[in-house]
Amino acid sequence: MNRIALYHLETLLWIARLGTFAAAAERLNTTQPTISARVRELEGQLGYALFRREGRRMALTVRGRQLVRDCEPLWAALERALAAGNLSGATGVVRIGAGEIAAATCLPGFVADVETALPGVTLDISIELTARLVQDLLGATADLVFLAGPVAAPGIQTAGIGTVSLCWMASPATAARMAAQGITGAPASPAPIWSLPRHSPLHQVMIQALGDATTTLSAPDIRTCNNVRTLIDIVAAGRGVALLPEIMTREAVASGRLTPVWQVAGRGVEFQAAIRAEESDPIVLELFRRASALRIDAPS
Amino acid sequence: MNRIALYHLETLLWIARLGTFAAAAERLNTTQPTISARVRELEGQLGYALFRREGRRMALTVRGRQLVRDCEPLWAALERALAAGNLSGATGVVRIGAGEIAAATCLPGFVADVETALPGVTLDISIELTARLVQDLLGATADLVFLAGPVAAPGIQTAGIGTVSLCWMASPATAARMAAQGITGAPASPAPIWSLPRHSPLHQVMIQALGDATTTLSAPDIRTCNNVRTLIDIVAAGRGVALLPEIMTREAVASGRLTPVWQVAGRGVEFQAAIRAEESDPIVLELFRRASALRIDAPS
DNA sequence: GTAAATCATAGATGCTGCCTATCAATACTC
DNA sequence: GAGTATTGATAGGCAGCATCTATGATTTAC
Repeated sequence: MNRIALYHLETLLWIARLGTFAAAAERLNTTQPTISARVRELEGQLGYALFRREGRRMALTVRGRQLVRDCEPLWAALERALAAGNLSGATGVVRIGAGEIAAATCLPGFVADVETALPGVTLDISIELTARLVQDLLGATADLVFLAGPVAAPGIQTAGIGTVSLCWMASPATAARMAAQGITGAPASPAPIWSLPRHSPLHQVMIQALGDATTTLSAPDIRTCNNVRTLIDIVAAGRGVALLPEIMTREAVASGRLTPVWQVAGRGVEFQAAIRAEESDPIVLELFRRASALRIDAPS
Repeated sequence: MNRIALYHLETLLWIARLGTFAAAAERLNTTQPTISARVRELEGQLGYALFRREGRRMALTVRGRQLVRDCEPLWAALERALAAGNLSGATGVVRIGAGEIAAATCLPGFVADVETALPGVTLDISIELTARLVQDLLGATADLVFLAGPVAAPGIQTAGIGTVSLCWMASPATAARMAAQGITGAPASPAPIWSLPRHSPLHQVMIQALGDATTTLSAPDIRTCNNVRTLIDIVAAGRGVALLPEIMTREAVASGRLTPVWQVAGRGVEFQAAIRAEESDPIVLELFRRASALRIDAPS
């Protein structure tokens, strides 16, 4: 049954429209015996008769008419789908990967840019941890990723798109308690530190910042969660402090759920767009070019 | 491009689902080189690349992924459409023809019967004059027709389904005027007669009825209209009298728009269902069987 | 009755799709 | 790091199929 070709259906539709095999043959630039043969093949594949002799012409059977009716819209849609790839304009499904912070900072602007400039391009967005993003990119599960921290894996081509500033955050209650205990430089017990998982670049930055300021403190109490939004909720609930991207906490700070407890000295975390080094698809390259032009620190 | 067969698309979809050519080959009960060849053919027909080497596997290109996404639902719909004809149940599009009176008397019950008993059957209904119905039936433009009057054309198989009683009708004002003039047997001027066109069986019956009762009258004034509903409206507006099927005027009589002026002597007009004599399609035959069982005079 | 129109059939031909048997490249494993 | 498994590509051979031209059979029209 799957040996039916598109021209079999096209033939059926044209016979139905024009009424005779000969007319369909002319329309399809072929001969009448070819049309007969195609109908015979189609009927053989389907296992039932499509036409019935009616005088000197052929009339559609009940099932044949049903098939014509069913196939008419499907045929048109299929023709369009198959022809879509030949359009000169950029068309396709591009899989975008992004870390959670990158998703919050880069994606809104990027998606808006792509939708206006390249309306034929459909984005499949997947939010993952940085380590997984690199894996997806190399494994061809993603075409373009936004990730945190300088990544220097072989076979990856990157472009910096700016930095996000980080800030130690806590709930107002926790901050007051820490101030009462005289902790002004860096957090310590009894306020535990919450962070992204240990393999995350943000975690490394946090350890770095911690080392700069707390050489004299004992090993800090670090707990992890792989989701920044959840991290914010935890800290806002007074369960500890966390080094959070400023851009994702603005709302919570404005509403009084969070308050900054200590400004970090460093320049924050660098974000970058990345594609495979050997990427050749013009659409992905164009999207990478546009992604590289993003500046996530500019609008602040 | 139309040389693409369904198995090409099926192959593409299974590769996309299973990830490798080899897995798709096993799923499709064929060999891996065959899958490679099919992909090559498909890409050749489409004119653009669907896959790109990625390590030792193949990854979909942006366009390829787009095609997979577009084809997935179309493929399923097409498979369903093609398989529909092989279902054991009756499925198909049957073209029904009917005269206007038959449409009013037979079709409601017939359609209800078919929709409950044969839900897979779709009816295409066309209302035409009797002469045209016979022509449609013989020309294979209709599969089953309901028509008035005993039709004895060669190549047609009929079954009587009852008679409709006829009645001379007029508006109450016209009826009163006729009564005042002492016309009790049959209508005459100044109330003109309205009728269906001259080739219609109902017109013949009307002439017959007229002849029975008005041998002494001069040639009556006969006007025609090819639409019974319009005929009713004309008569109700006081423009004349007409020999109308009782079943179609019940409502107008009940509402006082029409009133019977003289009961006709004959048994009315016989209606019948008809198919081509050499009809072989089991669905049409089944529908004819069901149509023959109708009794349009029974429910009265 | 003749002519035109419609579809079917037959034979020839070129192409296409499939299979078996290999090769090449890559990833995994000990 | 060597061996092995996996993945897809290639080559050769073969069968089948779609197409064409030429012709036949049947029906409709004039």
